[in-house]
Amino acid sequence: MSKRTEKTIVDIAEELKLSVSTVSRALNNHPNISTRTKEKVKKMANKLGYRPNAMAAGLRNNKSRTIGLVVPRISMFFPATISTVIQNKLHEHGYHVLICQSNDSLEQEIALAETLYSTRIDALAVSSTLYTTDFSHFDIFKDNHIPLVFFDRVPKDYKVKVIKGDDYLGGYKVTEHLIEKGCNDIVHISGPLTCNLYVERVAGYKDALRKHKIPFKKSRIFYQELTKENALAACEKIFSKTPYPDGIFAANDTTAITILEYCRKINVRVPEDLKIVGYSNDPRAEIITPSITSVDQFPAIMGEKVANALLDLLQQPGAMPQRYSEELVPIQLIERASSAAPVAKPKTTVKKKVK
Amino acid sequence: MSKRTEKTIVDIAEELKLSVSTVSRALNNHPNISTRTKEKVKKMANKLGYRPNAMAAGLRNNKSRTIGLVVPRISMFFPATISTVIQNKLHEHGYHVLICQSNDSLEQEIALAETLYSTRIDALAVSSTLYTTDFSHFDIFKDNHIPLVFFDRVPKDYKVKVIKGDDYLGGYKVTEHLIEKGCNDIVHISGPLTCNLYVERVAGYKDALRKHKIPFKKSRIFYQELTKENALAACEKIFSKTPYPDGIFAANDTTAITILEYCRKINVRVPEDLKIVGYSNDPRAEIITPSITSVDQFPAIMGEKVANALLDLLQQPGAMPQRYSEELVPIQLIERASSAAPVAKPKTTVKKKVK
DNA sequence: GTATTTTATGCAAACGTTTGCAGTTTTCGG
DNA sequence: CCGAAAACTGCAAACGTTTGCATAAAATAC
Repeated sequence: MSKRTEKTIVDIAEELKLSVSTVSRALNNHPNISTRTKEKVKKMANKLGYRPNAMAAGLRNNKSRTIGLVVPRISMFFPATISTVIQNKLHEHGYHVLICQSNDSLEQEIALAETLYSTRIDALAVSSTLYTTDFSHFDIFKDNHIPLVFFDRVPKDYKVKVIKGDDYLGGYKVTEHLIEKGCNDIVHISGPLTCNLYVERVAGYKDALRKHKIPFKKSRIFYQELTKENALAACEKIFSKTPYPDGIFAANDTTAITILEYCRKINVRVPEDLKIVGYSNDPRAEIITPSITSVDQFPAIMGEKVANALLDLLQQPGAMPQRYSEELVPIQLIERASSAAPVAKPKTTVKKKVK
Repeated sequence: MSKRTEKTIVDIAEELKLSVSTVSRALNNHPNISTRTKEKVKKMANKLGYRPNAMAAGLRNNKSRTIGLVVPRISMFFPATISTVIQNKLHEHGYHVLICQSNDSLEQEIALAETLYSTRIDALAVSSTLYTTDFSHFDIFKDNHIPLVFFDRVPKDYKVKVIKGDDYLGGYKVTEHLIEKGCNDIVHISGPLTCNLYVERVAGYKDALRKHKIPFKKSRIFYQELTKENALAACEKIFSKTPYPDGIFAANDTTAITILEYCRKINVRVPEDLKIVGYSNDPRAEIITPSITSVDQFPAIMGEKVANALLDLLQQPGAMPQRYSEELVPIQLIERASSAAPVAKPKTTVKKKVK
C-alpha cells in the first residue's frame, strides 16, 4: 500500500524527539543510556516495525556478521553434515553462513572466492575442489587478515588453519583390516592425487601392504573421480581378467556400493569371494546387503571444530597474522558384513573358489 | 603487513585523477563513459587489487543481491537436492543464496525470518517447519514487496506464490498400487497434520481406499514426526497383535526403511507377507534389499521452478502486490521389490500365508 | 551555593557506493 | 570559424548506521 514502509532509526528519533545517536545507542544497549530512554526507544521501534539494516551497520563497522562456507557440494553426505553443524553453531553466535558450492570446479571456486570477498564476509571456511593445488585465489583473505580455515580437503603448502581427518591412518587401517581378514590381493580405488585425502590414504594403503610383506602392484590401484560411472568402468577392468582380487578398498562409499552391486550381477560373492571396504560411512553403507565396512570420519566433530576455529579467530585482533596449525579429527573403522571373516555357510561347500 | 589494504574507488579515482563517479560508472560499464577511460579504470582497479564493497553498493541501491532460503534441514535428501539446484541456478544470475535451517523448529523459523529481513535479502524462498500453521512472521516480506515463494511445505491460507508436489496424487497412487498388488489392510504412517504434505497424502490414501471399497480404520493410521525412533515405536504397536497388516504406506523413506529392517528381525517377509511403500525416493530406497517402492518427487524440477519463480518476481516492479499462485510438480511412483506381486519362489511352496 | 564528578544526550563525520543534474569538452555541419 | 548537438566527466547528496568528542543535565562533595 504505502510507498516507503522501511522505518529507520531517524524515524524513531524524530518520533521521540531524540537524536539518532541516542536511538542507536539505546538499541545497542550502550551503558551510557538511561534505562528509561532505552525502554522508550525499544517500544517505539516495535511500534513502528523498525528492523535494523544490516548493510548500513556492516558498512559502518566494516563487518557483515556473515561467514562464507565453500564446499564441493552440499548434496553429498559428508559435506552436508559438516555444513549443517557449522551453520547451526555459528547461528547461535549471531552469524549468518553463506553456504556455497564449487561443484568441484576450480573455476567456480575461484569465482566464489572473489564474490565472497566482495560481500565482506567476516571469515571463510573451505573444503576445496578435488583439483585445487594452487590456492592463491584465497590470498585476498589472508592479506586482509580475514580468518580462513580449511577442512577435509586442505592445501599442502599454504599457511592456514587446517582441520582434517586422519586419512593416512584411515587408509592404513582399512588395508590392514582386509589383510587380517585374509586378503592378499587388494585393489585400491582412489581419488585423484591432486587431493590430499587420497594421497594420504594411498600412503596408508602402501604402508600397510609393506608392513605385511604384500607386494604393491601399480596395476592394482586406480586414480579417478569417485563417481558411479567411473566405479563401473573400474569394475569392467578389474573383472575382465583373472585372477580377481580378494579385497577392494574403495575411497568412498558410492564406489563401494557400485562395486558391490556389480559383484551381485556377476555372481562374485561378498564377502566370501571378495571383501569390500568403503570410506566415509555414508548412511547407505549400513543399509545395503551385505552391509559395507566403512570408515567413520565423524563429520559432526569436524564441523564443530571448524566452527570453533572460526569463532576463535574472529575474537582475535585482526592484526595478528594467520597462523598455520593442523588439527586432526580421528577416524574409526566400522566393521560390517562386506569384509567379515570367511565363515562358509553350511549350505554350500564351496569355500575357496577364486585365488 | 600494511594496515589498510582495502582499496576503494576513490583510490582509483585519485590515482587516475578522475572523479569517483566516473570510476564508478566505468566499472559498471555505463554507456556514457568512453571506452578509453573504462579500460584505464579497469586496469588500475586490477593493479590496485580493488574489490567492490557489496555492502556499500547494497546500501545505496537498497538491494543485496542475496536471496534467503529457509529449509527444515539440509542434511535430508529432498531439501538438500532442492537447495543445491536453487543455489546453482541463482548463482548463475549473480545472486548469493543464504541457506538457513529451521531444524523444524517454529521458534527458529521466526528468528530466521527476522534476521533475514535485517540483511535485506532481495527475495525469500521457504519450505516451512512441520508445525508452522501461522505464517505471519513472513508478513514483513509481503508488506515490503519482497518476493516470497514457498515450496514443498507450504501454507494453506496465506497468499503467496506456492510450488508444491502433487501429494494428494502421491498418496492416492501409493495406496491404489498396494491395493492392486493384493493388499486390503493397509497401514499409513503419516506425518503430523499441521503440515500440508500429510494432509493431502492422507486424503489420497482415504480416497483410494474408498474407491476400492476398503473400509478406512482409524486405528490403521499413525500421525507422528517421521523419525527412526518413532517408526520403531509404531512397529512395536503394529506387530504387537494380529492380524498384521498386509501393506504399509510410510510417508517417508526413513520410516519405510526402519519398518523393513524391523520386519527382517521378526521374520515377516517383504513383499510376500507385507508390502511396503515409502515416499521421496531417497537413494537408500533403491539400495536396500528388497529395494523399496517409493514416490519420486523430482526435487531437481522443483528446485528449478523455485529458482525461476524467484527470478521472475525479481524482475517485476516491486510495487506489484504479491500474487497467489500455485504450481504443481508431478510425482512418479517408482515400483520396486518391496511391493512386488506375490510370486512365490519355487524353493518353498508357501504361496499365501497371511490373509 | 559553588565546584566537581557522574550520567545522559547530541553533533557531525565516516563507511564505499551510485546517480541526477550540471558542466565541460569534443565533434561536426554549415 | 561559429554554434549546436553529442559525448564525456564531475559535484554533491544520499543510503542507514555507528562513534569520538563535546556538551548539557543531574548528582555529589565540600
